[in-house]
Amino acid sequence: MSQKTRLVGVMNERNRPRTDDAEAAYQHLFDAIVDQRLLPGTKLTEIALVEAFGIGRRMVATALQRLSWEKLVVFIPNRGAYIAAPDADEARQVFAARVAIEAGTTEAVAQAADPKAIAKLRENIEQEHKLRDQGYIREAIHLSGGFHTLMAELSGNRVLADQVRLLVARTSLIVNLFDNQLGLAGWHDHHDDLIEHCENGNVETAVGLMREHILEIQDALALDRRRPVSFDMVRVFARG
Amino acid sequence: MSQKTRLVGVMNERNRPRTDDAEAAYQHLFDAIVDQRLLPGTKLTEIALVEAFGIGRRMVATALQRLSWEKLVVFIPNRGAYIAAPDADEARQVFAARVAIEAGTTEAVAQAADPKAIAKLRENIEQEHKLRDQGYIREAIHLSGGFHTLMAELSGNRVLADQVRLLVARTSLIVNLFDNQLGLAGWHDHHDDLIEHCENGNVETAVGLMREHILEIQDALALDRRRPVSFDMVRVFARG
DNA sequence: GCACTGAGGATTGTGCACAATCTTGCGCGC
DNA sequence: GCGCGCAAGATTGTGCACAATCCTCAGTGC
Repeated sequence: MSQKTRLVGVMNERNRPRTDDAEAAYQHLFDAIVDQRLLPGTKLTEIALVEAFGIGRRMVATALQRLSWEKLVVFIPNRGAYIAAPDADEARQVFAARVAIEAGTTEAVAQAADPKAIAKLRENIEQEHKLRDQGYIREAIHLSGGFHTLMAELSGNRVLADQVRLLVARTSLIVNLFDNQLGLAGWHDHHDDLIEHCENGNVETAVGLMREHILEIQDALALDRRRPVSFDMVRVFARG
Repeated sequence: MSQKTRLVGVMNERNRPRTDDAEAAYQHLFDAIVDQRLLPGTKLTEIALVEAFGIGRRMVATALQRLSWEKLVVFIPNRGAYIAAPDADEARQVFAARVAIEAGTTEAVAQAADPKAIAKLRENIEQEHKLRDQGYIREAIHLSGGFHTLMAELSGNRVLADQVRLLVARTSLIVNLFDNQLGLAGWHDHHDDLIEHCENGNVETAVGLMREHILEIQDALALDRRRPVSFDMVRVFARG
C-alpha cells in the first residue's frame, strides 16, 4: 500500500533484539570493576556504553540498573551513572555482612567436608601462593576474593553464593579507596588452616578462623583515611 | 517557528520524566507480592503495567527487572514476566540462607542489647499476639516476616537488612505454594523468648533460638507436596 | 568584588512505529 | 482421525525525535 509511514525507521535490518546482550554488558562491566580497570568515580553514560558495546539504550540501562542494585554503581539524577565510591561506614557494613554470611558458608562447607570440594579449594590456594610469593598485594586480595567466592559456591546455597560474589566485588572497590597498609605477614596462612579445619570437620574452629580472617583484612585498611575521589576522573576509561 | 516537525511527539504535555515512578511501581508490586494479592504464576505484561500505573515502558521494565533480580519475578523470553513460583529446592535454599543470615542479625541485636531496639521488637510482638489469638495463620506468618525484617534493621547493617527483607518476601511466595500443615502450637512463644534473651545479652542462646525458629517454620511446610501452579492464572489480577 | 540570572549543554524519560522472535491455533492433506 | 505447517497473535527490543530536568558557566547589575 502507499502508506507514507516512513517517519521513524522503516526496514532497519540491524535492529534485532538480542536479549542476552544486557547480560554480556553487565558481565563486562562487573569484571572491569572487580579487576579495577574501572575505578570509583568513573562516569558511565548511556550513550557512551551504547557506542562501546554496540547495543541499544534499553539494554545498557538494564545492565547499569543491575549494577546500581548491587551497589557497584550509583545514579546521580540528570548527571549520569558513576562507579560507586563507598565511604567508611559502608565499608564497615560490607565487612560486617561478610563476617556474618561467610560464617554461614564456612559452616556448611566444614559440615559437609566433601573431599572433592576440599580439593578445589586446595587448587585455588596453589595459585594464591604463587602470586603471594611475588608480593603483589592487589592480586593477592583479588585471588583471596576468588577463594571466598569459591567457598560460597561450594556451600551449595545459591543465595549465599550470590551475596558473597557481590560483597567481594564491593570489597574490591573498598580496597581501592582506602590506604592499604597491609602487612601480609601472617595473613597468608589463614586460608591453609581454614581448609584443614574444614577437611577435618572442625566446624567451630573453621568458622572462627574465617571471621578472624575477614576482620584482619578490614583492619589492614585505614578506614578513617579515604583516598579522595574526584568523581570525574573519566579518562581512565580508555583502557578496555 | 513554523517547523513542521510533528513526526513523532510534539508538545506532548504528559511526558514528563519522573524518575522515581519506577520506585513507586516497584514498591506497589513488591507489597502486592508480599501481601499475596499477586500469586505465583501471575502474568505481568509491560503494556498492562504501563496502563495500570500510567508510566512509560522503560520504568515498568526497570521495576520488573529489579523484581527479577530479587527472584520474585521470572522472565520467560517472548512470553512475558511472571510472579516467581519457587520449587522445593529453592525453598530449602531460602530457608538455609535465612538461618545463616538471621543468625548474624540476631547476634548483632543480642550483643548490642539496646533497650530502645528491644522496645520496638516488643511492640511488634504485641500486634502479632493479637492476630495469633484470632487464629489467622497467613497473617501470623506475614507479621512474623515483619518481626524478622525489623530485627534485621535493628542490627544496624543495611546489607543484611536488605537480604532479610528479600528472603522474607520469597518466604511469602513459598508459604503460598506448599501445603501448610502448620500446627502453631509451641510456635508462637519463640519470638517472646528470643526477645528476652536478646535483652539479657544472652547471645548464644538467642542465636540458637532464631535458628530453631526458622527451621520450625520450614518443617511446618510440606516441601515435597507443591500446590500446582497453572502459570496462567491471570484473572487474580483484578483485585488491586 | 560579588551575587544573581539566563543561555547552553548534558543526560535521561517518553511515545511511536516498527522488527524479531516465539507461541498458538487453525486448516489442510493424508 | 491425525500430524504437519503456516499464518496470526503476543511480547519485547530498537532507533528516532523530542521533553524535562539539572548543571555549568558566562555576563550583568549593584
